[in-house]
Amino acid sequence: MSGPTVRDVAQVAQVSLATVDRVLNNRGGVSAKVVDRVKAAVAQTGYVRNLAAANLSRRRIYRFCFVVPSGDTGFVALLHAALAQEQQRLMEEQVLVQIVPTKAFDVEDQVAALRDLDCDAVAVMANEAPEINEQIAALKTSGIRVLSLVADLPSSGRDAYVGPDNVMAGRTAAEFMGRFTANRGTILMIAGSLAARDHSERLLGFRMVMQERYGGCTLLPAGQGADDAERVERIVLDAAKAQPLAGIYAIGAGNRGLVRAIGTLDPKPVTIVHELTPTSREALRTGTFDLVIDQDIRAGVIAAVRIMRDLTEATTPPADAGRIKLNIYSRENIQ
Amino acid sequence: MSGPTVRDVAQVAQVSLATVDRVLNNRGGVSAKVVDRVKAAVAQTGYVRNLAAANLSRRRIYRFCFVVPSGDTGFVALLHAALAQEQQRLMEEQVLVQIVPTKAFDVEDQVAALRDLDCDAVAVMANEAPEINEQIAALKTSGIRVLSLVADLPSSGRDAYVGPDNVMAGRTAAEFMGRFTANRGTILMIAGSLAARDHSERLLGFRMVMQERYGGCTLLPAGQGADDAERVERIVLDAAKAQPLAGIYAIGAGNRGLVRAIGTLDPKPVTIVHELTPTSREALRTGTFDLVIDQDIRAGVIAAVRIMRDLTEATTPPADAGRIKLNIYSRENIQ
DNA sequence: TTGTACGCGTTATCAT
DNA sequence: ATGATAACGCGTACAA
Repeated sequence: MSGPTVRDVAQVAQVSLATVDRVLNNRGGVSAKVVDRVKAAVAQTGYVRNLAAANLSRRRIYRFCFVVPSGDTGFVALLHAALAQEQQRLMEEQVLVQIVPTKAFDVEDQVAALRDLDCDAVAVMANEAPEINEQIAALKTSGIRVLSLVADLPSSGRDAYVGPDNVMAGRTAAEFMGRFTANRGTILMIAGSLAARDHSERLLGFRMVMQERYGGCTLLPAGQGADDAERVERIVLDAAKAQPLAGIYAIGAGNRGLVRAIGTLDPKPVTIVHELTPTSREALRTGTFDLVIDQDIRAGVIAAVRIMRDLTEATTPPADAGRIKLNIYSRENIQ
Repeated sequence: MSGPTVRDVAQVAQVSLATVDRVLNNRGGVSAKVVDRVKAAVAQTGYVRNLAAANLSRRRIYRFCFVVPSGDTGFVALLHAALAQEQQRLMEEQVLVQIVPTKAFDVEDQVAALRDLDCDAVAVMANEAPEINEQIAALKTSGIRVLSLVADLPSSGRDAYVGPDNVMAGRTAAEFMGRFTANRGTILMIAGSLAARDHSERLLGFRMVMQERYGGCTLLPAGQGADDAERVERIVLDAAKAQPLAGIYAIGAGNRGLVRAIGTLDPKPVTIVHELTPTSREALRTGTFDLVIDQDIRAGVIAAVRIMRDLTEATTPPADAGRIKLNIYSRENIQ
């Protein structure tokens, strides 16, 4: 009833369990002739290794860290929630995840967090800075696998990146901005910080498509809101004073300030933002925001853990395993 | 190094392993006093059950069936591909899935497929018909758990539904249709069959939002394309002869015919379709289609298996476990 | 009501 | 180079 086991393979190949194990996990020390015999037996019996038994036997515990900005609102709050939600399931699968909160935008703090890390692999969401890159290189030297989360750190030598294609995110925002504004009027773009790779990439993609296909719109220079509600609000109000705004593309956080500012504008600009948080969800519902481009951070966490497991097992993860889909939400498909 | 085990709990609680097991899986037959002692011990030691060991020990093999329409194009092809792709991973987790192909729209064939089923649970994608409902009831009587896939069968008494909210899907399509057409012009809607619940629900949702907010558009009576490319093409061409089309909402399959028809139209109508297939993907890229509303069928398959496992284990699955997200694709975020 | 002992399929440690 | 055998943590007959 149950599938074939190593015992069946051993019997067919006329060898012992230990030899089958050596071939299966290619540990070497087996004559070529026997290797072939075992492989043939595997094929013949249709053996597939039982992961549960394997994990049980070697009783390995995976220790993973998530080094992510602290914060109790917006996207990072969702990230922390997703992490918490996965904890239970992960514990049962013998993976221990430790969350190391850092100060957002504080490179020094982030480097410090990365310094004394004791684990098999780490997922890090951080700024793009030379110090960070150095520290990641040091981690890798000490045998810890590293992946970048949400914002890539391509020149750090990280083993993988888990997150969306942020250029694509920006391009998508532009496509809808062009259509919703009927290719007319002035557009305000607000990033958090252009030093954050995800933000600069989104801006890049947005500009590309607006130039390619929606030349009827005028782009203002990009504002930098530092992911801060007050600053975002100020930027919008200042820009709206100079000319009417047909559209706003908010690249980073600080959406509560955006909502406040838009409440004072007439006519209301077409507004496209990122990340489906309680704030943006409510703003969609009331019509303050027109579109939300979301990265499913829960899927991201799951993918990250899976990749970290693969990396520590030295099995190369699937090429697109880290690509998180971009979900587009309008007022009608919020869930 | 490894976490606490049942032995630790047993030792702390001063009972045997069997008693701990009885409490953990509440099988009854344990005095209240001892139950408390064990629970306290669990809390004290921080015990979490090792899933691998549990699955290994009880060596249960789950046998699930997918009764789905056959087909080598469009959405059902994606479904079959998703199923095939999951097979490997599922085998390792001790679940055997058997795919039972049926003739699309052929109720008699679908009933026959459901008749002689030997498994723990079945996921069925079928038409809404009394015979189907009866057969599902019979399955349930014989102890097989049943869930409806993609299109719900609410009056069948199925244990669960895995699929998107199709009313929401239709509403979403309308929201974008209204915006993309700037709330002007004539809209053609094409369903496959109004007897298919998913199609009628989408139509309902679409009509609701168009009436609520986009009254500037005129809706033609819904055509029925039977998910057939030729018929879909004919419907579009006939409608376009009578008046220029500002928009087309294609609810079901047959998108290759839609592409052909649109190629002859000038100006090109705003076109919104369902399911990201090779055809619709290409049409998005070339600008023939403007929006694709997709249900992630791979996520659906994964969710279905998980729910079937829960159902056969008699552990009630999470309330929203079967809700598949609707993903919106424009030419810029195809992946 | 409670406890004992064995088996699940794989890995790892010995010994040969 | 190969084999025998004892864990790993949990579930479950069976015994008491």
